[in-house]
Amino acid sequence: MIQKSETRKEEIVRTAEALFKKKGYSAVTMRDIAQAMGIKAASLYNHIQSKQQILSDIIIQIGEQFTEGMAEIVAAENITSIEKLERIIKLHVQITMENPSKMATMNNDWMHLEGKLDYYLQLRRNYEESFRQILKQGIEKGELKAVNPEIILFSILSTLRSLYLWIPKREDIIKENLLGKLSQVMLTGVTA
Amino acid sequence: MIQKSETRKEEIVRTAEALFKKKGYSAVTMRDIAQAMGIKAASLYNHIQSKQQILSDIIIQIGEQFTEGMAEIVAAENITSIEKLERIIKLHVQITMENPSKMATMNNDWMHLEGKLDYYLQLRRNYEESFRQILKQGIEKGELKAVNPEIILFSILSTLRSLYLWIPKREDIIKENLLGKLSQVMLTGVTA
DNA sequence: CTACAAAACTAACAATTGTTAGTTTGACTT
DNA sequence: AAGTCAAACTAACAATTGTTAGTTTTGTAG
Repeated sequence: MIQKSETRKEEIVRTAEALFKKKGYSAVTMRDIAQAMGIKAASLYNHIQSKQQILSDIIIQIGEQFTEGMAEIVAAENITSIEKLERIIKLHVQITMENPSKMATMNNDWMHLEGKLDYYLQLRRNYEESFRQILKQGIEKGELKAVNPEIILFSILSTLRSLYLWIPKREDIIKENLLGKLSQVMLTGVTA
Repeated sequence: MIQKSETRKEEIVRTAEALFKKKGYSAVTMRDIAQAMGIKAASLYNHIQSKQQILSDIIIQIGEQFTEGMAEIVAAENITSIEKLERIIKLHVQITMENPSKMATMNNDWMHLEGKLDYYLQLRRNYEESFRQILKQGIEKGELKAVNPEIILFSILSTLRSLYLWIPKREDIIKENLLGKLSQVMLTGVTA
């Protein structure tokens, strides 16, 4: 298997996103990032254009990954709404397991985007709208409870968006089917 | 009804927390806060000791409110675990409706606490541990599904901690029983 | 009208910020 | 041995940061 090794720029982004996760974009300085790599701040600029570009790279990459994933789910045929919800949950778990720090950065620091803020917001609105449509169809078909879809949307999405906080700490839980149990709790509740 | 009018310091905190909610503690400057009040940054120091004190006031006040609320729930007798969960949900909805910006600040900027970080973390650990105990009792008594309590805890708490994002935008939903519907979705799920 | 306290102001500080310019290092290739 | 090129370095900048000191304004009670 050929493995393209990490470029220096990717290394910087990876270092930066770990710091962003801990303290947030605004509280992390270029000197912090440089120090974590064992070099001086000015050296970073041989590889990246600006601090803002690091943020933008992180958020847009993940945002587009969600957009693609949701498009596939929407396009899936012969599938119940419940199964679509399960696939949404799976999408979040997968992306979060592979990029916990990027997820933290997207969730917490999107408002510091400068050039690409509007684009990001559009991706997010579209994603949420697709989610809403799936819920509405589920209610129409009688597969979901007839509760205000906004409440369901809020409730599920809040949990999924917080996954980055828990996944890195709970390797144990993950290995034994986080996905199945999480789906069970979110879809069928907790009462016996 | 006698109404103690807001002190200047409280006005500053209220202005600051709204800005913290939008951009986060680190991205808000003392000049931002001052400008929002129509005065100069130096004037703030007639009323407060430091930027850090503003943050600390906000977070500790809310943190202690949760601690007190949870203590009452734990102490309640002749109550099922389900009813305890409902009271936890009610506690979050109430505090969040009354202090959406403070909730945002506590959730997003606690890591920037300097003097009182350890105290805050202790409050939070105790709160989560009480929550966990309630879940375990519920499972033992057969009132809750026998799912790993960590997953239930994570799932419910994620939703409750995100309430600050939605409550200010959804006056409509709130008036017609947010509490009941949210409890329904979180406790009994969404499948029909 | 005067006195006093609250709350604003101006001016400045030392530290830190993101970033640029120009230079040096060090590992390969020829 | 000489040349090349990525990637590090030093030094500096202009702007912004939280905060302080000292002074003036404002409103109210005697």
